[in-house]
Amino acid sequence: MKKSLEHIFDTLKENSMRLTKSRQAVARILISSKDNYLSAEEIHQEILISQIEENCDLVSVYRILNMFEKLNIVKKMEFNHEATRYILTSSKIDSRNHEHYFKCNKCYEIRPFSGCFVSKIEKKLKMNGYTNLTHHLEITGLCPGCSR
Amino acid sequence: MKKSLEHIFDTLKENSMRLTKSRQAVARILISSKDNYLSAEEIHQEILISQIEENCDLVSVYRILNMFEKLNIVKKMEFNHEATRYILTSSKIDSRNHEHYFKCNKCYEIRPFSGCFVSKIEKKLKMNGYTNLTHHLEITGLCPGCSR
DNA sequence: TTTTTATTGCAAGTATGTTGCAATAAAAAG
DNA sequence: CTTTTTATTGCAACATACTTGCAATAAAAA
Repeated sequence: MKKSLEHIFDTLKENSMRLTKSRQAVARILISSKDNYLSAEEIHQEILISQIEENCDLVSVYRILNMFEKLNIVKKMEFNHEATRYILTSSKIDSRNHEHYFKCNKCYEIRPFSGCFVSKIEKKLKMNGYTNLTHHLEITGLCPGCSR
Repeated sequence: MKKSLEHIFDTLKENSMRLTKSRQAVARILISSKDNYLSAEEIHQEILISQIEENCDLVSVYRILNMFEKLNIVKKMEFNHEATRYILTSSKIDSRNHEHYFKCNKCYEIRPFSGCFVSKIEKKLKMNGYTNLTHHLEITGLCPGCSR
């Protein structure tokens, strides 16, 4: 816990970014829900509720998260017609470079998949002259718990 | 061409919807670019440019498209952080129930894929208690033409 | 032709951000 | 430990992609 907080602070210093209260607050929230994908809005709310900082604007949260992404502190996860979610790159849940997720429509839990079955079709496309390929896959439904 | 226009008009009548100028205009544009996925904004612009109707509000285009979808006249295609696109269900390009698309980042052409390789992982998930599964896959990059 | 009511256009609202700029606070300099 | 510098923040406003409410209008029925 402390380790990753200090690690974020070090990363900021190394890149000559100031260690502001807002940045510390965002870092703390990310660490305290290390295993959840959080939206900027949720992080903002958490900061207000936990009273780490009583006045951290949502705009700042967005700016901080964009900066954290550039510094490879967090990873962005974009969903169809939904708020972008963020997770620490150091999180167990997203330590491998997952590209695919299952999201439960009831409990909203997000589970990354291991194993990329899309790479097969990408190989085919490459052989046919396609380049610079990236992909985004979302599977939604009800997880086993919510199916009952 | 005429056939599908009349078909749309018939569908409206069958569902006791009025055959308004705006609905006719949207239908005409959809037919005239039968092989393209169009956004509401693009359809709106096309109506203004082609002068089918000099005054058709974008709001009406949205309402008409939503209605057309309910009547199964068009199919919606949702993209990550982009405008939803629409295509006639009668279009050759989307006649099979495609769920996967390649979109070129340069020429913006959209090509649907045949063959659903995601169904394999969905089968696995179903065996593990997941239900009501749907998925969304987007592959982007450069098409062969734009790669050169 | 008149009446009815579905449809439209306009204004405003929602969600998820981004941008400009003056005020503030973090770090450097003295 | 002040003062100075400038990165960062907060606020307002803007952007995109829609949706909603409501009075005005136009399509179809009478």
